[in-house]
Amino acid sequence: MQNQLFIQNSLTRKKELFKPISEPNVGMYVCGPTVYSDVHLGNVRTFLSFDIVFRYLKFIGYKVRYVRNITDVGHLVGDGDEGEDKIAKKAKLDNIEPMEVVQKYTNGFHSVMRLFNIQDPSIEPSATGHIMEQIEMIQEIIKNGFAYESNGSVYFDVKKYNATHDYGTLSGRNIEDLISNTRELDGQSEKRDSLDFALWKKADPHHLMRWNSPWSVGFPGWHLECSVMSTKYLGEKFDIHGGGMDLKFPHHECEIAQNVGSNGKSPVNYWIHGNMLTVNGKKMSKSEDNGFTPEELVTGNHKLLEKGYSPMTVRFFMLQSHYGSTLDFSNEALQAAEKGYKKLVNALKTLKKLKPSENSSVHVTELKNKCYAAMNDDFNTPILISHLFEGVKIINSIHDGSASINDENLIGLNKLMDEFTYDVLGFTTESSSSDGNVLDGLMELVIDLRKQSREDKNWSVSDKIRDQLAQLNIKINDSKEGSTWNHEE
RNA sequence: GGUCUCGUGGCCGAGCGGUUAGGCAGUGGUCUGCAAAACCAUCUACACCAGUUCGAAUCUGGUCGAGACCUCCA
Repeated sequence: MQNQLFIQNSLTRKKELFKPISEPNVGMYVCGPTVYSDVHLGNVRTFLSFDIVFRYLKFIGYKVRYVRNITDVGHLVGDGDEGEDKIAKKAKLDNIEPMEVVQKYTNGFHSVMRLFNIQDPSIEPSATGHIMEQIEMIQEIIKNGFAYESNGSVYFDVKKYNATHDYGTLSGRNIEDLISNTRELDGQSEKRDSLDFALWKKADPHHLMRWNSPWSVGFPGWHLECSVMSTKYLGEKFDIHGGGMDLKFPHHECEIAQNVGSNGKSPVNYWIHGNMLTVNGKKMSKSEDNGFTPEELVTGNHKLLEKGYSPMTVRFFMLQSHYGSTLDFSNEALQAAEKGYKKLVNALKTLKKLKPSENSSVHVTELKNKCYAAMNDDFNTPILISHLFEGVKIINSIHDGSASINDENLIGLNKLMDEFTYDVLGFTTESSSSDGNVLDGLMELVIDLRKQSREDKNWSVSDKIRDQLAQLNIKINDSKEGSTWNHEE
């Protein structure tokens, strides 16, 4: 299979043919969560987007090292530099150890990832585990003249950097605009210029998370960890860097500056940015109070939710849009996705029961090529899904007897549908219980009894069986060949 | 204010110069003891105004509207 994968590169704003630095290996870094609170659905969308990238790269034969960090220190809270560490602040509020906060929300993050069947990265490094490396990178940057110490803190000298390099290429900004638009928040700052950003911050006496450094007892700046950990695990130059759109500036811009400032190399060939999940057109975020946790989503226990939705329904809902577009949340859209997903899943079950015939009115190769083409075009999952629904139509038509399929095409169709549904899109069958055999036997008996009552035209009994099973989320489907059932979660 | 993005049918969302996107909902059939499911058929579109072109949802200019970033955020 010759795959020409094209990726929308934020750096060039063009769709480019993907060529890894060292075939067949691919290095990919994605900015992970800051573990100071529960992740909400908007966060999930980004990690899901890159789950698809990870899965598809592997699917077409690449060997991927996927690094996704855990930010457990360093994000400042409040205005400018006078804020405090987000995790330390949370620790004070909850009256627990900072690392306890980190552990709690890291665990929570992992269980959410599992809930949505988002695969683990190859390496999940944490910022606090790389303090030494961060100090070393700061020293390099200082040595190269792009950073200065001020009162125990170290700042990146953006103006000086910009004199020999372009600052702002990724986000399409120029330094003059940035200077003229700086807000009046910095006050009595230690920084030489408002654009400068911290590489190391001296800790005030109350600050809980602190480490020794050549400059002060303090903590690393909030953009540094990604530069350090991507370099450590993927090298000074690697293939893909991903993250949410909202990280493009300043976070990713600073990352590039730090890498260039320390080793002279722009680190990433392909920058990929996922777009935001919106609610009534506005970005989902904690401050807007329009976010909800996955638990609330599943139970429906939130003012924005009319009912609960299963994780796979949500996955389907998100993958029906392209990662680069905003996606607007609504109950209506979720409910439509729920039905659509069910239709797909049911067809996959039907597929397993299809019998081949001599002639084939369907040809799988063309459909298969279209599926690959969709994913090769910047991971276009909505197009892929539309093609899978073409497959659904084929499956149901064969089942209905209005189409036929031969052995070869049936094998091909099975492979195609399974691979793209489960491997590429990462859907998973939600209710696979260990006592499935008992249930199967039981249902066979029930359906047989119902069949007899139907033959006797004893409709009250047959309808009672059907209705009561429905209450247990077991749905009976009658057809010419007899009745089938499935259990819906 | 600066930079950028977007405005598609009842809803969600692809497409980005000429072909039915797709899902959900609606309508009419087929099937069924009834229903559900499924199948077949079918109705609603490209914010507005001008321009380029044989041809524009798709390109250009303008108008209006929405959003993101510029401060932590996926």
